[in-house]
Amino acid sequence: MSIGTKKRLTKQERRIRIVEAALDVFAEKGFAGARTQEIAARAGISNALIFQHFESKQALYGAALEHLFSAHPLHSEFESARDDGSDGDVLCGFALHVIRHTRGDPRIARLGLLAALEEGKHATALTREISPTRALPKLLTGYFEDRIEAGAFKPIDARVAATLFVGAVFMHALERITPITGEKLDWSDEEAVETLVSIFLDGLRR
Amino acid sequence: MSIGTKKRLTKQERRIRIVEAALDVFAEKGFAGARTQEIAARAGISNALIFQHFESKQALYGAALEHLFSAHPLHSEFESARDDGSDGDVLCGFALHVIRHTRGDPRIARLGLLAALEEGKHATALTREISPTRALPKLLTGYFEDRIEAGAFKPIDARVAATLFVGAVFMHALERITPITGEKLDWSDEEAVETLVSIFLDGLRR
DNA sequence: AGTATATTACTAACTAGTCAGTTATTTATC
DNA sequence: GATAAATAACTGACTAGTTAGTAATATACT
Repeated sequence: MSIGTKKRLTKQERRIRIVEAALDVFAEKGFAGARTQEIAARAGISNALIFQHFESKQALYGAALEHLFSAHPLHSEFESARDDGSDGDVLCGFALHVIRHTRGDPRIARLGLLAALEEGKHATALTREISPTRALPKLLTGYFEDRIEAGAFKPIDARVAATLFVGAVFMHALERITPITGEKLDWSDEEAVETLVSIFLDGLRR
Repeated sequence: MSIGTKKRLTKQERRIRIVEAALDVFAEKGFAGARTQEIAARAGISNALIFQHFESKQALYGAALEHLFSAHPLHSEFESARDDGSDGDVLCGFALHVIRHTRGDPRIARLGLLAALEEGKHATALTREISPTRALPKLLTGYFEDRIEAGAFKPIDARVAATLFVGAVFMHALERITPITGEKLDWSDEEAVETLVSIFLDGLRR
């Protein structure tokens, strides 16, 4: 291939690259703040090409959300961990997994939140459908219900407790990737999880 | 006042009305999504008048944030409640106050989050400085430290515990004003708080 | 009359989306 | 295996519509 030649990708390949560039920009700036020019620049292509692959900026946004959320099976590891190990192990494992997952790809939490907050009736329905944050409390609820039935936990409302636990974990993870309060959080993920689980376990046991 | 006449406000009055309209729009759409035209329309004035009161959209945004956050002394009630009442009363009161505060004016939480998430280097520094979410964990930390020193709570890290408690409460409140996960949350604020405090108290007591 | 408040009319810069045309890659033909 | 024809990826230049911000002008109030 000589000097002036440019690599041409197949439709699929290019589509994915565009979606991935879009993901970065949307996660940083939100839908309204994102510019298709910047997406194009990051994908190393012209602005026009975007619209040969997607009908509109909105459609690209939808594709980006779908791509991000569908590519992240968050629960698999929890499913296996819940069978063996103490309550403490299970809860710690769960919390740490969520935190690491969030830190591993901050775009998930950022885009999820931004999509929910930006009231432009965009893909909110989609987000709600796919968002991994939706599945999380459900998983824990099942576990809590089992432990309550087994007599290990006191009979509180499992759904409520699970949602609160996830809420605390999620806020911690969020603060790590995007400072909300501006406080430095000068403790580690492990310390936070240990404290939370210690409180919840002693608080849940009968 | 005859039919064709229009009310003229003083500089201060008009300024406040503009800021308040801006607050609504910014809280709904974020900085990038907000249009000065819409702000003007909601304030019942022309677009141009905005720029006789504020140098730029950015300046208006700053003024709106400042106005919102400075007008909300979140802690006053907690300060008094912490002296009398059981631990349960104090924590329940604190949590319910935060939730009601958030539900009472959803713009606070929405703007705070949006400002933090929109990475356009806007008033993030300002937000961090003023944001009431910053003060919340501090208040609780002091309380926890006292109770630990008094021997009532086991010796966990008070800052971590307080931040986690606030995180759980905040996520609950946030879900109430703007559905993040899309789940219906078919339990009341009181049920949630009761469950959380029950867990935390039994988990914290030695 | 004089001044501060407000509006109408305007502009420069930007932005999503279009289109005509260019270049790389594949496919058919010899 | 070389060449031409067909297809598909890609781009530069453009447009119609916005958008923040300005300048000139009008109108209410004292």
